[in-house]
Amino acid sequence: MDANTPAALNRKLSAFVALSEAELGVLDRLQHRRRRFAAGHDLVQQGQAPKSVYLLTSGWVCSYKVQADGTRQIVDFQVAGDFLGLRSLLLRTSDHSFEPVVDSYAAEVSAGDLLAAFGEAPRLAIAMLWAASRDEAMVVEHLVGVGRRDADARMAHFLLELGSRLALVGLGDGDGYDCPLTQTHLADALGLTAIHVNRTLRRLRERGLMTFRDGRVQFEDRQGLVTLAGFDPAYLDQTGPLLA
Amino acid sequence: MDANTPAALNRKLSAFVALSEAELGVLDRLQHRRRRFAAGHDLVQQGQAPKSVYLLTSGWVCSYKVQADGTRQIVDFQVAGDFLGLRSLLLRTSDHSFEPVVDSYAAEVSAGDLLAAFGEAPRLAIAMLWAASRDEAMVVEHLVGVGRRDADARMAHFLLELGSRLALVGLGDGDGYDCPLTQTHLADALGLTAIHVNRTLRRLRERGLMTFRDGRVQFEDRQGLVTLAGFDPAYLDQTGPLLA
DNA sequence: CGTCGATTTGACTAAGATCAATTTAGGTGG
DNA sequence: CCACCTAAATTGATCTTAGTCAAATCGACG
Repeated sequence: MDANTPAALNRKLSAFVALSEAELGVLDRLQHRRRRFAAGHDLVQQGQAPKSVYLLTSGWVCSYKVQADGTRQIVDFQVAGDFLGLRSLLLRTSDHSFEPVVDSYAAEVSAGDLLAAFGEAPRLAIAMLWAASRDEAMVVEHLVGVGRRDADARMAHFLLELGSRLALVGLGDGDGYDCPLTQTHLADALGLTAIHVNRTLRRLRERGLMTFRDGRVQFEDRQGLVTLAGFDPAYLDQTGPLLA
Repeated sequence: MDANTPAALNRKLSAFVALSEAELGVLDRLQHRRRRFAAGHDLVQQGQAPKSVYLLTSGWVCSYKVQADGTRQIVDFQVAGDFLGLRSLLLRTSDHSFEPVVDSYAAEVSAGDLLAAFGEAPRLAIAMLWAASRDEAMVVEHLVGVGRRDADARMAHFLLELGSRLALVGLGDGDGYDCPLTQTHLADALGLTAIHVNRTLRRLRERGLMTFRDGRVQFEDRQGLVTLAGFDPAYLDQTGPLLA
C-alpha cells in the first residue's frame, strides 16, 4: 500500500531512542509473519484472550468498546507503526475489539517471540514501553477532550493529534494528511453523533480553519486550529525517556 | 489512618498472583520511605519530570489535567494500594498533576530501587505490570462512560467501580463505602458540572438506588444500579494473567 | 457570631441529540 | 452505457440533556 510503511515502527521508535543496527535487525525479524485484515471485519472480539500482539505495518484500525445498548466508543485509532492488543496480553480478558477501517496489514508476534526479542535487545523493550506509555497518554488526552472540550475544540484537537502521529511515521505533513475515516468513525471516537460531526466539520470549514473532504484532512489555518483546540503536543513527547 | 492499609498493595497483588514470602518481603522493603501529603496541596506539577514512583498506603489522591481555560478533567482516583506517577517515569514530561483529596501517605520508590526489586523478584514485575494494565483499562472504561453514558449511568458506573476497587483492598463491601470526594470532584471526573452532579445524585436517591451523604456511599439497590450503569467488571479482571 | 466552602434548588439557556428527508458517490448487474 | 442499490454526507426542524446564572441553606471552624 505504501512502500515506506513497513519501516514505520523503526521510524517511530528511532525518533525516540537511537537504535543500533543489531536492534533494528531484531525489530525487523519480529515482523515476518504478515497478516492481512480486510476492512470492516473485526480482528478480536471483546472478551477473548489473545496470545499475540500485532504490529500494524499499513492501514488503519480502530479499537473500541460496545455497550449493551449498542452504542460504541472508539478508544483509539492505530496507524502504521502502532501496536494492537499489547494490553490484552496481560489482562486475561481482552477489553476491547478491533475493526480495520481499511484493508490493513500487520505482523503477528507471539508473546514468546516478543519476550525473546527483549532478552536479545533490552533497549528495544524500553523503546516499546515508551511507545505503550505514549499510547496511554493519548487515551488520557482523549478522555480530557471528551470530558472537557466542546465539539469544535474536540474535533480540532483530535485531527491535529492524528496529524502529528502520522507525520512521525512519514504519512502527511504539517499541512494535512490522507484520512479514510468516515464521519461515523469520528462520531464514535469523539462521543458525538454523526450528524453533529458533520455540522462541526462544516463550522470548521466555514471559519477557514480546515477542510475534510474526499478522504483528505487539509489544514488551512493550523495556528488557528491549535489555539481553538488548546493543542499542546507535550504528551506526544518525542524527546526521549528517563530510562535509557 | 487505617491499620490494614499499609498492606493494601500486597493484598491487591495477591488477589491476582500468589506471591511468595520472599516476594512479599521485597514488596514490603520497597515501602520504607514514607511521605505524607496534605489534602489540597498538589504533589507533582504538570510538566515536571519526576524520578520516583509513589505507592499510596492510605488516603485518596486524584490525578488530573487542567486546560488553558481553567477547566479540569480528573483522569483517575488513587486509593490505598495504587501507584502514582508510574507512567511519568517513562515519558520525559509528567503529563498530569496529583491532588491529595484527604491527607494521604505514600511510599516513595526511586526508579533504581524499583528496577532492583524487579531483578530480585521478577514475578513482582509481572504483577505490577498487571496492575498498570488494569489502571489503563480503567481509564479506557472511564472514557467509554464520559463518551457514551448519560449522567445517571455515568455516575452509577463510576461509584460501582470505585466500590469494587475499594473492596479489593479491604475498604468497604458490597453495600457501600466511605468516600471523601466532594461533588466538585465527581463533576471534574465525570465531565459534568457540580450542579448537575447534585441533581444526578438526587435522582439516584429518589429512585431508591443509592445514597451519598456525609462522606458515605450506600448502595440501596445494587442490582438496579448495575443494570442502569451497564456495569460489567470484566475489565477489573482479578483472575490472573496469561504470563505467570 | 461571622465566614467560607459545600450542598441544594429554581429559572432559563444552549449544545448537542433525535427525527426526517434529500443529495452524493461508488459499485453492480443487465 | 445506464438503471439501480447502498453507504456516506448533508440539511432542516424539533426536542432533551446538561450548562449557566442566581440565590438560599447548611456546617465546620475561628
